[in-house]
Amino acid sequence: MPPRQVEEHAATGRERDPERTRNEILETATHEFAAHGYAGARVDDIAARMRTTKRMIYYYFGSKEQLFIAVLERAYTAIRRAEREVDVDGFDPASAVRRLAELTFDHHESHPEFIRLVSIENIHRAEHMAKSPAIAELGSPAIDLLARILERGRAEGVFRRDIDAVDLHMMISAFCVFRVANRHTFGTLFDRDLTDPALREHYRTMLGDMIVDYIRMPAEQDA
Amino acid sequence: MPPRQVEEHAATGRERDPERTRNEILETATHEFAAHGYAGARVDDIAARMRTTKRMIYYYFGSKEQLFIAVLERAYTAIRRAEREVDVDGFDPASAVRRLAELTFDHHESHPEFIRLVSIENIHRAEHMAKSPAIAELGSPAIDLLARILERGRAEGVFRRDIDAVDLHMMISAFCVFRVANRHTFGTLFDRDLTDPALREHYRTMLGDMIVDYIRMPAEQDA
Amino acid sequence: MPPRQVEEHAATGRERDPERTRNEILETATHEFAAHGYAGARVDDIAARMRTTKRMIYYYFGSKEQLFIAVLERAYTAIRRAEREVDVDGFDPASAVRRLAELTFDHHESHPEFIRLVSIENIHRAEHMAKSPAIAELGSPAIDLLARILERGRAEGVFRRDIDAVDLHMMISAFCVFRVANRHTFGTLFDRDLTDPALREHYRTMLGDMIVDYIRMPAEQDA
Amino acid sequence: MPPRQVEEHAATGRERDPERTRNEILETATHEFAAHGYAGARVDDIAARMRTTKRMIYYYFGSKEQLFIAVLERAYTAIRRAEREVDVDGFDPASAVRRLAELTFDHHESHPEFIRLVSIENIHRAEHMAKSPAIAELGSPAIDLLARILERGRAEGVFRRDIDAVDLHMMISAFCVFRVANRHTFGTLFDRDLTDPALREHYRTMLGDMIVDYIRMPAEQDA
DNA sequence: TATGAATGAGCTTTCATTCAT
DNA sequence: AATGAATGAAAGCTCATTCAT
Repeated sequence: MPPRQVEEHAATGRERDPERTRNEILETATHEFAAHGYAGARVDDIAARMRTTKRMIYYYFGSKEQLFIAVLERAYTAIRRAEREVDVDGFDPASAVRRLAELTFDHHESHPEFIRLVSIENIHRAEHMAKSPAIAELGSPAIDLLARILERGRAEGVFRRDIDAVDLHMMISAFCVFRVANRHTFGTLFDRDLTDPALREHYRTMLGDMIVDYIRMPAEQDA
Repeated sequence: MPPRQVEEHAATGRERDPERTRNEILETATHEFAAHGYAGARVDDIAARMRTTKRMIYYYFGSKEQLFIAVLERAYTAIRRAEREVDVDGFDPASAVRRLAELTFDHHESHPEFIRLVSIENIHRAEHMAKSPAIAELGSPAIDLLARILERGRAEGVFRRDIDAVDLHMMISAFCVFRVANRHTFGTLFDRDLTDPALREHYRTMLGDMIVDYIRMPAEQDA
Repeated sequence: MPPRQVEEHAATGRERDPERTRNEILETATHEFAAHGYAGARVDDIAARMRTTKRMIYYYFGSKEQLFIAVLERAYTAIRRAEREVDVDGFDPASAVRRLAELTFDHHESHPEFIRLVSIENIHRAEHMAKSPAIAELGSPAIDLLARILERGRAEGVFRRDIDAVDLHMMISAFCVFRVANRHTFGTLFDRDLTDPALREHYRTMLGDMIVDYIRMPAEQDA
Repeated sequence: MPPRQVEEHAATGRERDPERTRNEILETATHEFAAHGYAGARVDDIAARMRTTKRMIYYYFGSKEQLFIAVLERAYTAIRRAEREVDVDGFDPASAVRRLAELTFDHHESHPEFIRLVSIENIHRAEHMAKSPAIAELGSPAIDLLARILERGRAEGVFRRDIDAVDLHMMISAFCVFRVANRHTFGTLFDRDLTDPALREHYRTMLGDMIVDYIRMPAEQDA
C-alpha cells in the first residue's frame, strides 16, 4: 500500500524520494545563493528554509561549493533548453534576429535570479563553472541559431558581411544582462528603474532597433 | 622630545599621518572587496596586507559595511572626476558620441576593479550605496555631456529625435560593463576572451558603430 | 531458482560467505585502527577500503567499539597461537631463555601493527579488552613456558632463585615493544632508527645478553 | 592600582595575563590529550574544564594540532630540565649508572601523563614532534651524562667496552616506559599491576640489576 | 542476509567586533 | 590617536549510527 507509506514518511519527516529531495535543496539553494552571493549564502539558512537538515545538504552535495556548482548546472541547463526551443522559421533575417533578441530579452526579464547567479560566478572568475564538465557540454544553441540567421541574411544581401555570431550574441546579452544585473546601482545613480514594467516595451524595442540597425547593410548612407 | 618619537614611529612602522593611513586602508580594502566580494572579503586580510592592525580599520571606519561604503565612495568619486574631464568640443555630433563611447570603453578597460565593485554592489541591491549621501551628490557628468551632444545632433538634423541621454548611456555602459564584468563566464561558455588585447580595437569599433548606427537619422533606408 | 541468484551475486560483487566477509572487515579494520588509533579510525574509511558498505560493518559488529574489540581478539589469538608453537626442548636453560627472547623479538619485529594496537589499547586503559571474555581466556603460553625453563634452570643451579616468570616476560616484552612502539619519538630525538635492518642483529643480541646476564647465577663475582 | 584591576578581571571573567592564560590552557590540554589521545581529545572539553572559551584556545594556539605540539614541547622541556639536574658525581661508575636508571624510573613513575603523550605521539609516528623545532633543539642531557659515566667505567676497567650510551638509554627507557605505558594490557592479561606501590621497590631494583649486570665486565664467569 | 537513505549530535575553525586602557 | 587582548556567534563540515524494507 504505497499511499500509506507516503503518509508515514510525511509523518516521520523521512524523505524517501531522493530525487525530489535533491531538487528541493537545489531550488532553495538557488534562491539563497542568488540572494546573498556565494560567500554570503548560508548552508544553515538553506536547510532552515525547507524541512531538511544541514546534514542532508552535505549528504547530497558534499560541500557548499559542489552545491553551488550544481545550482549553476541546473540554471544553465534550463536556459539552454529554452534556447533550443526558439523557432524563427518563416521570419525574414532581420525580423528573425529581432525576434531572437526579444526572446532573449524576455528570458532575462523573467529570470533575474539566473542573472544574479551569473554575476556572482563572474565575481568568482567562473572558477566554479570551470569545475563542471556538465556545463561545458551544454553547447550554445543561441549562437548556432544566430549563425544560421546571419548566414541567411548575408546570402540575401541584407546583412553586413563581417558580423560574427558570438559577437552579436554578446551585444544582445550585454544589453539584456546589464538592464537586469545593474539596475540597482543604475537606478540609484540615475534615478531610473530599468526594469519598470512601464518601460519594458521601450527597452525591448530599443534592443531590437539597436541590433537590427547594427547588422543591416548600410544602404548608400554616404551617397 | 617629539623628534625622537617620530623616529621611533618610523622605526616601528607606526603611522602618524591619519589621512594617509585612511587612504592606505581604502586602497587595500578596494583590492580585497573587488577580489572576493563583500561577504567574501576578510577584514583580517585587509589588515594583514598592510602595516596596520585590524583594530585600526575599526578605529577609522567603524565597521566592515562602512568601510565598503567608503570604498564605493572613493571609486565613484574617481570615475566622476574622469567623466568631468572628457572634452568633445570640436567634434561633429556623431563623432562626439563615438568618442564619448570610446572613452567610456577605455575607462572600463583600465578599471576592472571598479566594475567588479559595481557588480558586487548590485548583488547587494545597491543597499550600501543607498547609505552614502556622498555618492548621491556626485551627479552624472557623462549624462549631462551626452544630453548636450544629443541636443546638438537633433538641432543639426543628424540624430533621431527620440533618444534619451540616460538610455544611451545605458546602452554604452551595458556593452562596456558586460565585456569586462562577464568575461569569465562568457569566455568559459563560448571560448572567447572578450578582453583579449588583440580584440580590443575590434570591440571598441563595434561599440562605436553600434551606438552611431542607432542614433543616426535613418536616411531613406526603405526608399 | 537459487543458482541464478548465486550467479547474480558473483556478478555484482555481492558477498555470500558471511565468515569471509567478517574476516575481510576485521583485516581492514585492523589496518585502520592500527594506523589512526581508536578515535582516529573512521568506520567510513574501513568500508571504503573494501567492497562492502559501512552498513555491513554495523550489521556484523554492531558498533565501532565492538569492531575494535573483535580486532583485538583476533590479534591476541594470533600471537597466543604463535607462542604455543614455540619449542625450546633440547636447549640448556640459558639458551632456552635466550631463544625464547629472540623469538619474541622476531615476532614483534614482524608484527608492528599488533604492537600499535596494544599501545592504542593502553591509551584507552585496556577498557575494550576488559569487555572481551575471549581474550581473558587465552591464557599465556609464553609465561607457562618461561616458568618451566626457569624451574629447570634453578634445579640445575644455573639461574638465580628469585626470578618470577611474569617479571621476566615483562623484561623481555619491554625491550621488544619499546623498540618498535617508540621508535618514532626515539628516532626523532636521538637520531637513531631502532628498527633499521642493519641494527636488527645488534639489538637481538643485546636483548639476549641482557636477559641471560640478569637471570644467571652470579658466579663469585666479588671474589 | 593593580590589585583593583585584578579584581575587576575576576569579576568580568576577562583575563589580562596572556602568559598565565596560555599556561592554563596548556595544563588543561595536557590532561585532555593524555586522557583521550589526539583524535579523541575535544577542544570543547578543554575549554569547559577552565574559565575560558573554546575561542580563546584558537586565539592562542591557532589549531588543535598546534596546541598538541605546544603540549609536547612543554612536556619534553620539563623532562629535559629534570635530566639536566641529575647529579651522580661521587658515585663509582656502576653505582652512578644504577642511580641514573633509578632516577629515570622515578621520573616515569611520577609522570604517567608524559608517558601517555609519548605513546600517543608514537601512534602518530612522531609527526607532530617533527613540526617543532623547539623539541629538536632540546638535546639529550641524559645521554650525555650516560656517555660520561660509561667512559669512566671503561677507563676504570669495570665496564664492557662495547656499550653505546644511546643503546643503554634505550634499555633503561624501555623498562621504565613499558611498565607505565603498558600496565593496563599487561595487568589485564597477566593479572599483575606493574605500578602497584608495593612492587615499586621490586621493579626499581630489578631495573638497576638488569642494567648493571649487563654493562659490567664479565669477570671470568666461565672459569 | 542485506542494504540505500537518512540523521542528531558534535566537531574544528572562522568571523566581525568590542573591551579596557 | 592608537592598540593588544579578548570574544559571542555561527560557519562549514564530519562522525557513528539508525531507519525502513
